[in-house]
Amino acid sequence: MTRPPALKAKASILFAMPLPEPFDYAVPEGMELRVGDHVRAPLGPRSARGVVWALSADDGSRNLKSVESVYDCPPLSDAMREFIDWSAKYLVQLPGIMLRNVLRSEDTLLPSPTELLFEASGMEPDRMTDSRRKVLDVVAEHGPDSAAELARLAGVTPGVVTGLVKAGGLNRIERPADPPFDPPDPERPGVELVPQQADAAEQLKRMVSAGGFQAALLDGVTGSGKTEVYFEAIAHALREDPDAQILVLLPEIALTRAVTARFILRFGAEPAVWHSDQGHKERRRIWREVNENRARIVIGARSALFLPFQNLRLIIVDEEHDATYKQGDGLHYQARDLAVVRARASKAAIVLASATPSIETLANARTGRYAHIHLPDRIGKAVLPDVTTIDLREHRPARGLWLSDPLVDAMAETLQRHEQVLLYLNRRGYAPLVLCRDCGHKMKSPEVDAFLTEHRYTGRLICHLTGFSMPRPEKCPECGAIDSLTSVGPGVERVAEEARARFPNARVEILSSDTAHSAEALLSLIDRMERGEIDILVGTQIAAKGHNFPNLTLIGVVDADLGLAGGDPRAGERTYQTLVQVAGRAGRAERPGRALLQTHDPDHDAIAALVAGDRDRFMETETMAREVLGLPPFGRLAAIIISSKDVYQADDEAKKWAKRAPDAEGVTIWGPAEPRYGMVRGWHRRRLLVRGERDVDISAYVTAWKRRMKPPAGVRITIDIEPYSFV
DNA sequence: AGCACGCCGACT
DNA sequence: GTCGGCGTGCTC
Repeated sequence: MTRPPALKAKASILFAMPLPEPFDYAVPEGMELRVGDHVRAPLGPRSARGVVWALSADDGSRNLKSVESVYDCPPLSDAMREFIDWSAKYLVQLPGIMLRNVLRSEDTLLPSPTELLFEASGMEPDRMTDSRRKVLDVVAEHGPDSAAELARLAGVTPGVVTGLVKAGGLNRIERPADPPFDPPDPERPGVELVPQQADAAEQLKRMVSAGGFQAALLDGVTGSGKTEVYFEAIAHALREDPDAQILVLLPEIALTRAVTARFILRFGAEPAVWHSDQGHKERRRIWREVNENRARIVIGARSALFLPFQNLRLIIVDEEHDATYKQGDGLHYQARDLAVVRARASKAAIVLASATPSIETLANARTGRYAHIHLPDRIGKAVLPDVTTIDLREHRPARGLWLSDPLVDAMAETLQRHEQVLLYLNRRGYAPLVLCRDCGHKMKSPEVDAFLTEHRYTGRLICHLTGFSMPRPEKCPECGAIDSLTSVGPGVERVAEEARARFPNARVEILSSDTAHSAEALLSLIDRMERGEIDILVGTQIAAKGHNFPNLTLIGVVDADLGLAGGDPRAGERTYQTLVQVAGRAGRAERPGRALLQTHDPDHDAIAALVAGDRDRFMETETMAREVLGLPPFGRLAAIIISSKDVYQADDEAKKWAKRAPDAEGVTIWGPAEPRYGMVRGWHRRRLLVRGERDVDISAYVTAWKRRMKPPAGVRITIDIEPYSFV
């Protein structure tokens, strides 16, 4: 009697590599596999880590290799796999590439390693020696630590430490090297909410309670207390489901400090803080704790989107309009948009918060896809600053100077009252351009066609794109003329120099990514500003966000026209958002602030709307402009970047792509064109833009197009769905 | 992504 | 003769 062969199982495994599809493997007898499990499987001559994407019956038609082993950890959730599949399609990337962003390093899956510490037992050892005394003193002062560390501090050998255990003076304690995060306590009292905040919080709570995918725009001016409001939504989500996980996305690492501190006050526990500067060990800890559903709350930069949450219930995207949510190198994605995708896949709620929401988000609120929650008033006595323009055509500063007389007068008055001034200019360094007076040669970066920025503080010329830097040359590298190089245009260093010259007694500091090169340095500058140890702060973009300077009453925007020029459709929006942010820094406490905008074009919509305090009018005109051009959100865009080390090959290939573009209703192809940085690190770039009507699936179109093409060796293709800058 | 295979140039 | 450069192609 023959028995039918046991039904064998087959597992489709997705590897974190650019392979075209999941690969099939036989499941060995006795191995229990679930969809989503982390496994190892043989791949060619080696073995690789992957995730079970599907399970089915093995019909035996192919001779499959077998799954090697299963990791002892929770599987990737259905929602996570759906998110990966969906976003891969949307971004025109292989799913394995998306998975690679999720998995990161190998050791995240292994159980947390333990470390051995030694603590005082409180008892005298059998026999006391000098060395033993030293170790016990160190433990008493320094607390428990490893044998090696205690021995180092005491200046003895580790043998003394272990000897003390036998002698009874020390106890061994074993604990995980990656300690779990303390659970947050939603019941701790929060700050008292004013009625409008309470009302907004109530709406968010209802949204969280309703369950399923829900989205809301939390629309509130700077200082209206958005953070407290979304904290209540977080508390509510935790009350409804103690196992709930919550993700708070912030645009900049610099902001995580401030939010983390307020978070600890509200919830009595440290959240997991995820960003790329975090050390390897801490990232491993967070990844594992999130995967095991032990970390409740993660505050992070855009890449936190790819953490393996098991029970994500709520996502907050703070400062949702911020351009840094758009990742520009490697994998191109807009974290705010993917956050919505992730929330949808997880059937979770998402809150987009901003004082100056993006046009895309406002459009979604208008059509009712997102709830629109307003927080119109500022908390306390502070009011929005009084905004006025200074027409630079009338009040032109002398040659080589950048501060107009009315601005200098206002600064003098402010300083006299012992109040603080912020001069805002979104340009790092001393001068954005250095050229030769004799031959007109402009100093350019060798690998990119971008100008070099002069940094006088370091005496170097720096390329902000590639990081290339060189000492400022004595003579023109083109014509050899000596002392002919001049610095053109202002950067923060130069404006600070001018401020020091005009107000020799004032304490002037610069706040840019150069002076705030680390989180510590940034924090110390902000502290000193808060304590009133700085009179005039000259800052870039970095100064525009999330700080609270109660004694700051005057903002001078050195060049309000920056960003308005050129063909970038988002320029107006971006300038407006920045100006509102900067203006919002002033007079948050009892003192009303004012903002002075130096501009050549006081009648420009963005400037006029800011002066009038009329955001809706401004957004209306910007939205109409986008609609006329059929740009997002009224149409779809994708960029295809074709690059090669060989200019002619890049040109040829770009023309080939243009010629072979599939015909489709409602799709227009623009280009090939040379993008703004036509050459980066020796790669020549050409760009094609695809514009589709709103109902066109532009990802599917680009995928089909890509399938037709077979780029030759030496050509790189990059696809950017909804590109940000395409001037 | 890795890794092997393979087809050319310059070395003990 | 062989060592090794990296271009090409495959991995269930």
